[in-house]
Amino acid sequence: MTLKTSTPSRGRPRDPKKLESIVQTAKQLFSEHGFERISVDEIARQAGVTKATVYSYFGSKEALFGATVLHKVREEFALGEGQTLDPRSPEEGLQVIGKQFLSLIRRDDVLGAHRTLFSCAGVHPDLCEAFFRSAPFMVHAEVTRFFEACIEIGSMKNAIAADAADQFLSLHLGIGHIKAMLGLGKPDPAEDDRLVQRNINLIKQAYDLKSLPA
Amino acid sequence: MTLKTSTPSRGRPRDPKKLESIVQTAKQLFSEHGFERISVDEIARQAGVTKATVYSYFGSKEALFGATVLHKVREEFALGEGQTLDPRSPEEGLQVIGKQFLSLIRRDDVLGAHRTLFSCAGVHPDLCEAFFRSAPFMVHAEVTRFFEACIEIGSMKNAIAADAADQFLSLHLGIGHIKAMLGLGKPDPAEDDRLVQRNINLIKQAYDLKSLPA
DNA sequence: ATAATAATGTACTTGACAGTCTATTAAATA
DNA sequence: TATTTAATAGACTGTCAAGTACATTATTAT
Repeated sequence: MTLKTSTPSRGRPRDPKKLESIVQTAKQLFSEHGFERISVDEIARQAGVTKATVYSYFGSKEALFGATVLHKVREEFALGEGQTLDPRSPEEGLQVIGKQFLSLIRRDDVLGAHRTLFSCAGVHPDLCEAFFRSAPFMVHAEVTRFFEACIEIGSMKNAIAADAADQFLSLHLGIGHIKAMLGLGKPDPAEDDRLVQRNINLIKQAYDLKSLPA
Repeated sequence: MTLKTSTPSRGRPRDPKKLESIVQTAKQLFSEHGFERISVDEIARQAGVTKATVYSYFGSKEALFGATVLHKVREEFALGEGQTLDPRSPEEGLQVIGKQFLSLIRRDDVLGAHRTLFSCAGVHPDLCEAFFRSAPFMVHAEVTRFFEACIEIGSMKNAIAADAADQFLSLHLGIGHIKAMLGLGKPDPAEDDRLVQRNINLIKQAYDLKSLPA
């Protein structure tokens, strides 16, 4: 761990820009190439800093990895930023959620983060746990809350909110997402829109989604 | 590449057991730990062979990786082995497909293969392509054929077979699968059965699945 | 048997990379 | 301005792994 955050009164103070640069660079390179394929030298080089500086902030490559790969994931994976979803129009809500979720999981950095975290499954269980709680779980919880509201006011029927949320989200993780995770083919916005619509229709039929008057 | 398959008439012949041992060991270790975390020395050691022997079959670590990680995936990922699914009972068919698919994607070696392949997304595009065609794509195609048969005889309605297949399969790739990919939590057969049933119900309602008389 | 051929084993070379050491430089107080 | 404290730079070290070279051993054809 060994991250020195204290700013002592005497002596040369830390340059906050350097820390920021290290974190940003490391995050990007780890996500893009994975833990083992990136050297600390390379991170330092691209961050415009030397390795000693990196090691003065982070005591080891693992510590750097842990501290940076989870840096602000929660914010980056946030779905409904500012969006107020109206449970009286569940279909519209799902439009928003579906499109946002899909563009989220099509992003290169998000795909990279998943690849990188998956690849350290047995090796860094704590990191995987932290990632899970701050990314997939948060998104799921957010959608669950929306469905709870829908069920509450009766715009959705015969559903368990958490199950339906899992279903709606997972519907976007099929063949297309596997291709994306494997780095095959580029995202096709038109196809993705169709995907969202297809999945909304499924949920709509099964859970009897209805718009209610204001 | 440099895999010498020819068995010349003169000289010491290859020991087929050694090749088999190398391939098996490499496949297991690569799937379990990933490409970068496993050394050729380790593979050779566990295969009961020396590195020179490995290099006499495979010219490089990459060649070994490519040749072994895809070794018989098609067979291993096969879904309906011998099962004859009756499109007149679509719900039963989906029971079989869902359970088999779920136990497939819960297997450690299958999870490992996905992690390993995902992690070499940009690095070995050809491998990723080959994997995609022989595993996820094949499974999808298999389910698509079943749905086509259902649509044909009228036990399923308002569906595009390929879309519905993607939907049904992807429904099993939600939170639970992400946890598994991250190495968190152990598989829970009871929970998994519930998951399959939940997903069948969704498809059943949306596509009006009906059992037809024989 | 013996020569020919090729697989296997041992030891080596090379390079890369994690992590450290020491000197220098920048800032902040007195 | 002098002194102190710590950040930074660049060179250095030790380890580990990929790939190679050469010696040896096993097998087949003559």
